[in-house]
Amino acid sequence: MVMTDQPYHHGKLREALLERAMETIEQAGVDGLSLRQLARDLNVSHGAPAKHFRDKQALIDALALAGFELMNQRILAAAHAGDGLRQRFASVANAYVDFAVSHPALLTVMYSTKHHPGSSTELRNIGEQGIHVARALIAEAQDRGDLAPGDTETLAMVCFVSLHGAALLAAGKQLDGNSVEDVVAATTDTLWAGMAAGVPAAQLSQTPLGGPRVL
Amino acid sequence: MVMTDQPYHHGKLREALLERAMETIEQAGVDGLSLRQLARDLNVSHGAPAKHFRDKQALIDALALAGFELMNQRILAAAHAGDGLRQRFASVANAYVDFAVSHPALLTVMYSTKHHPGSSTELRNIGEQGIHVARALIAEAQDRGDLAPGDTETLAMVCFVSLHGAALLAAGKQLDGNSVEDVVAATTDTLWAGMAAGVPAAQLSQTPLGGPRVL
DNA sequence: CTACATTGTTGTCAATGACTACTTCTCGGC
DNA sequence: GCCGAGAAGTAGTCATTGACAACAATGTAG
Repeated sequence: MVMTDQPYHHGKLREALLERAMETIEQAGVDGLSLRQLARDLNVSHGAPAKHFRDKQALIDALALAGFELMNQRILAAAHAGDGLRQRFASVANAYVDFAVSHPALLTVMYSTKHHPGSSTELRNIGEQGIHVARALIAEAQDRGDLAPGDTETLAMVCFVSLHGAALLAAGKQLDGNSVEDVVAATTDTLWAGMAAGVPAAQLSQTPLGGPRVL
Repeated sequence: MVMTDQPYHHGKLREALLERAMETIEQAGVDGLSLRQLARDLNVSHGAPAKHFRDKQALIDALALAGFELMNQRILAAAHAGDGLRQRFASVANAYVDFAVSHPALLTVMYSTKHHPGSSTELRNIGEQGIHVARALIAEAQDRGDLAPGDTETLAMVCFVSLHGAALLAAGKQLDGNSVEDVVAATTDTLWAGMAAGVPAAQLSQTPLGGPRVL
C-alpha cells in the first residue's frame, strides 16, 4: 500500500508549473526552460504538463499574462502614492523599473510574447495599463497648469517608451556604471522638465526619418 | 569528373553562414535558428559549421558583433548630418531607431548577447559608442548655451535609455497606434526641451526607489 | 613528394517537444 | 452503493536538434 508516496494526482500541477517556471527563467533564461526538466523538478511524468499547457508556448503565454497582472498591480498602487503629481509620476516610474529589476527574465518574456503572432487579445491589451496611468497623470498635471498643454497620448507614449528603455537596460544590468536610481531619477526629471517647458515651435524636429544612408 | 557539382571546399562558408543566419533570425527569430538547417540551406554537411563557430552561441556572438559594427557606422555618420546641434541630435536618434526597425531581430540578439556571461570584452564595449556620440553632442550644446548645464554623462545615459526604449518598441511594433516618426520626434523634442530647461532644484525627484510595496 | 593543418563529411548520442495510447483517480446521477 | 464520464497523470514513441568523434579531401610549406 502506498503511504508517503506521491499521490497519483498532483492536484495543483498547473500552479506548480507556473511557479517553478518563473524561478527557472530567472535563473537560466527562457532558453533554459524545458517542459521535461520542469516535470522532473515536480516529480511528475514528462507528459503531464501537456494536460495543462498545450505546448511550451502556451506555458510561456501564461507566464507573460501573470507577469503583466502582477506588474499592473504594482503600477496602479504606485500611481496613488506620493504628495503631488510630480511625485506620483516618479512613483509610477520607480514601480515599473523596480518590477523589471526584480523579474528581468519575466519582463523579457512578457514583451517578447506580447506581439507574438497568435497571442491572445487579453495578452495584447493588458500591457497598455501602464500607459493609461501615465496619460491620466499627465492630463491632470496639464489641467492644474503644472505641465504645458500638449497631446496627452503622445506624451504618455514618450514617457512609457523612455521608462521602458530604462527598465530593460536596468534589468539587463546594462546601465554601465550608473545606478538604477540615478538613471530613473534623471529620466523622470528630464521628461517632466521637458513636458513642463513644452516644445517651442521653432525647436520642432524637422529631420526626415532615417537621416543619411551610410550603406 | 565533377563539374558543376559543389566543390569540396565551400570557400566562404563563414561569411555565408553569417549572412544566411541574419536572414533567418529576421524571418524566424533567434529560436528559429538551427545550425543543421543553416547547413542544409548552404548545401553543406551538418557538421561543417562547427569548424567556423565552436557552437551556436559563438555564431550568435559573431552576429551581434557584426550588428554593433553596422549600427555604429550609421550612428557616427548621422552625428555629423544636419545644420545645428538640435538637428544632429535628432539625426542620431533617427539613425538608431531606423536601424532597429530595419533589423529588429538582430537588435534583440545584440543586446541579449552583450551582457551574456562569457561575452567577449570587444562585444561588451562596442555597444557604448552611441552613448559617447550623444554625450559629445550634449556637451557641445551646453558650451554653446543651447542646453542648461548638467552632468553630461547622466544626461547622455538618459537620452540613450529613452531612445533605446523607442527603438525596441518600434522594432517590436509595440507602439500601438503611434507612428515611429511621431514617437521619435516627440521623444527627442521632450528630451531636448527638458535638457534646455534644466531641472529646478525644487523639482528633484525625492521618491525612494520602489515606492510602496504591494505584494 | 611528403607531412601537416584546414575544411568538410559521416555517424552517433543525449536531450527535447510533441504526439498517442493507456491507467488511475474523482465526482455526480441513479 | 455503483457506475460511467471525464479530468489528471503515466509510459512509450518519433523527429529534430546541438554537440562530439573519427575520417576524408584539399591546399601548402619545406
